[in-house]
Amino acid sequence: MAQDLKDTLNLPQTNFPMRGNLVEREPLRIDHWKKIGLYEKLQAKNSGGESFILHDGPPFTNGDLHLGHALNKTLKDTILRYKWMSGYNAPYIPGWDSHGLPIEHKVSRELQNSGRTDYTPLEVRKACAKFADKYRIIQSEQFERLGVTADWANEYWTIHPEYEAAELETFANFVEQGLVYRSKKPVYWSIPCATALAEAEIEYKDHTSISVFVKLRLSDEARTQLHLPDEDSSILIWTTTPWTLPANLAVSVHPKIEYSAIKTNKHGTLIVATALIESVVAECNLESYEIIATYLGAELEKLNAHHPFIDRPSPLLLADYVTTDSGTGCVHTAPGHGLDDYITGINNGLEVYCPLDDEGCYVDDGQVPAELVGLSVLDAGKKPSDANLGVLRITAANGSLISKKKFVHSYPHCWRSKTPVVFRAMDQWFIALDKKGDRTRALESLKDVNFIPSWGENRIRAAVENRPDWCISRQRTWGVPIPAFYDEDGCAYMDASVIRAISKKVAVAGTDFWFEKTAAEILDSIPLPSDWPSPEKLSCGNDTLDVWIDSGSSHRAVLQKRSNLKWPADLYLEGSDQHRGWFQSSLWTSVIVDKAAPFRNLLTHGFIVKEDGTKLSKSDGAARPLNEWIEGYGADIVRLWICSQDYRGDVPVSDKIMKNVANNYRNLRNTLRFQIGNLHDFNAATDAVPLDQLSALDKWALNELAQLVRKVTEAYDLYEFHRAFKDFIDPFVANTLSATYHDVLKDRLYTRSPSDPLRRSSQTAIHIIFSVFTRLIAPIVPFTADEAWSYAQNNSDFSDKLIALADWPVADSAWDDPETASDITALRSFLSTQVNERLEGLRQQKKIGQSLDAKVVITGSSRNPEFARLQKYVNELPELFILSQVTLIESPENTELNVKVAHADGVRCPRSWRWVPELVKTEDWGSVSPRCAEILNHPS
RNA sequence: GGGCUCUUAGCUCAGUUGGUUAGAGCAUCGUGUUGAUAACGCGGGGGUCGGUGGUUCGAAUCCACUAGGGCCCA
Repeated sequence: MAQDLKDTLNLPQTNFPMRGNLVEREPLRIDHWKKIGLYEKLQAKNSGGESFILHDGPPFTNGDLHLGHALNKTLKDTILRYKWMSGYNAPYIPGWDSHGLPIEHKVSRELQNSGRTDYTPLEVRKACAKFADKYRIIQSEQFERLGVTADWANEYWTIHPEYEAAELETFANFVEQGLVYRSKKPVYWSIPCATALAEAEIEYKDHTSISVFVKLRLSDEARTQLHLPDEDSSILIWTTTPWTLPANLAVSVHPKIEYSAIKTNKHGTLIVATALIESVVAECNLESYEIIATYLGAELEKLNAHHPFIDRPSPLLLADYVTTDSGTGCVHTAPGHGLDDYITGINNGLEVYCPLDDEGCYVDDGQVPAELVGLSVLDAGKKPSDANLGVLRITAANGSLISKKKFVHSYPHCWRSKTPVVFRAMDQWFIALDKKGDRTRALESLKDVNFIPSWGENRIRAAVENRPDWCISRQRTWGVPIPAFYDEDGCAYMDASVIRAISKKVAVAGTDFWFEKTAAEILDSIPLPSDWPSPEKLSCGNDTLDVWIDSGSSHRAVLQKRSNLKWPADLYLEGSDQHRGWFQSSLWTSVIVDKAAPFRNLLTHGFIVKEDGTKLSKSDGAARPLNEWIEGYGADIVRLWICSQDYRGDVPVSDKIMKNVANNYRNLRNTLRFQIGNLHDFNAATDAVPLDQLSALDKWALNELAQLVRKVTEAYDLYEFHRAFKDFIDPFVANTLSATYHDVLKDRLYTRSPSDPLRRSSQTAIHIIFSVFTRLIAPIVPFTADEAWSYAQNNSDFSDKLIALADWPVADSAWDDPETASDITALRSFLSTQVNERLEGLRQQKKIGQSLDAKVVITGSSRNPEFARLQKYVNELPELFILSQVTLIESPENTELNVKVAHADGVRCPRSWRWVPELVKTEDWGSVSPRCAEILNHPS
């Protein structure tokens, strides 16, 4: 019997699955979108709309995607989906960055492991290109699986010939402005391989060096200034690379460290850091000493010492990197042989001096002592190099060597030859940043940029202010060649018009041709400046451009070159590390050539970290590839996770966190399912109730919806997706709909006649809510929103009308009914604060089960506004409270409300489960409540 | 070591110009329902707002210092 009665109800009907099964079903939806041509349709639909250009920062194509990529591209895709629905003409061209050391290094190792070692640069480049292409394809597939919608067929790629050509055009502009110059800078140098190395090509191994203490005699002026009468007064330095002493140009001290002059009986007066006196005395066997003066490092600045064995001064300079961890606190400084030394040298106008040839032997430059010329600096196995021995001989002979010892420490070695590397200054290409006021202009241009979050401006500003001239040359093979030519004397030739002509050839042939042709062939039919030698006498340079020039040129190579795009971009969106990376390199290229910033808005996100807030390491489970996360949870869960986190800071991830998100998702999904199921017999065209005739509860729901639309839209406009979801969408689902609206509605929807005006009123509201709400979540969970959209149309998985092609919802002012809404909200609040707890008491006492088993009696005075409100809605209260009876008793003297709950009176209707005074007999269904009897007897 | 930044319940987030017992969702515990059912409802427990010291009648909110995390430099 009960079973039969259940069949008389209007229960929800839908094929929309309760469980998403996202892992299996999402790929089918991607195929469906492709078949329909979603991206193309979006472009066509919005072609007349306002333009919005999000310029994609190109990921590096050297491996599988991880969650960091997902964070970045999901934010972009979410923004674009919102913009597309809002009618913006927003082409999205994904980019790929492929030149550079990580790929070259990996490929070189693979080639080396294959046995052959004599690969030509061209062969290495071909292998790199193949490697890069493989991962470009893999990455684009993985991005698509995430739901990223883009113009995948027309991507930009830093190794495309036309891209390289545009990059060289940009470079030509630098040259034309006279910003490109040549200067020395120290790089890691492998002597056996005769090549420069990058940090990644360095292996650290223990190495036995000779450490020496060497004194540099102070000048007379210095002694006077320091009040040191002893003519044999020196500053004492310590180094583990004696061979760099011929290149010594200065001694660095820390401005805030205290130094002492100590009088010794063997070596005169020596200046060392006070904190290191004891260890120096022990290391150098000084036996006895006496401190005769102390100075702050800053007091030593610009005083002169003499080079220990070459006739030139070695000034005392200040440097912040000096420590008292070891040595003497006075640091031997050779700008040609160390990066710190180089910077100190540049800051103080010293020459970047490096008297070494490619074989690592001292050259005869008139300064290097004759007995050192030609000696190699490379240590042969455990034996010290000839250069080291030579320097020891000289310093021992002239008395400047105080002590020498074997010293074992971790030292950089060449990954290929396994030999110790040396730091050696080489000619490099630089871009002058201050020569034409570009730094000032760059800083000025940032004022026109909107930063999200706002502190992003400080970061990029600091990066721009502090960066030295841009060193743009790399001694690498896998990159865009620096279009420089050299004559037999090593003199460089570079010219803007020549570069432009070469760029035209590159546009056709790609930059490989630089590596397969001679200078004469490359320059064939290109007019040369009059002061150039004939092409036959020139050779091509081997350097390539810093890869930051590659990606930093993208706004010129892409935004300015493609007719459907615009410069500057409306938005750049990358991780916060790009303040010093792509944001900055793009800013410089743009400011130098185009005199303005290439972006109007700059949005940055943080990094993925573990749940405890510490960084992910490769061995952490959370660091697994993106695909494994998607295979475990589905793309929509991953996307929802991203959009529920405040990306401005670090973004924590763990399976616990992802499961938490999956729970929120289930609630969301079932709420959609409830709505779809209850609209199965609703035809808006014929069944809809005019908005002004909706029941109070439905008016309340629409009023809530209107607010939701406004708040969510505002949050999207600010790119605050986590607020859109956590502050508005999720509470709307959990509270407004699931716990309140839907729960109350069940009685109406299920037990009333299908065409009952109250039921139609609610269906009208649900219909609107569903239509609006699914669109609000579509940018965040595009798969689920589209799936629900489809089921609502045809009760099946796919439909031709994609939600992504729908318009962004706008709150209809007809939905606003603040008065009714505040009444309903107050009544529900009364229920939860005054009634529910009492009902729970009854339930614990086993007096009632579901709330329909109960009644509430409220005594109060109509002078009390709360009681008055209850009276106003007295007829709706049982439904609104989901109780069988609500009785209001007017009692003028009661200013406080008195609330009593008890089991409901009468008998339980087996159909509606409501308790009524008495049941009515029906012919086919037994006894039911009068309302149910009416429905059963007169089915509509 | 420097620049920027973050720190509110087990987890993810709100907390408006400083103002009553600091909120939400999820998780957890208890419970109801079995007509959203591998779903939904109701109730409970859970936070000295990283710490310390100030300003104030009053601070999660302002100031100083400090601890720990992150990115970028060195």
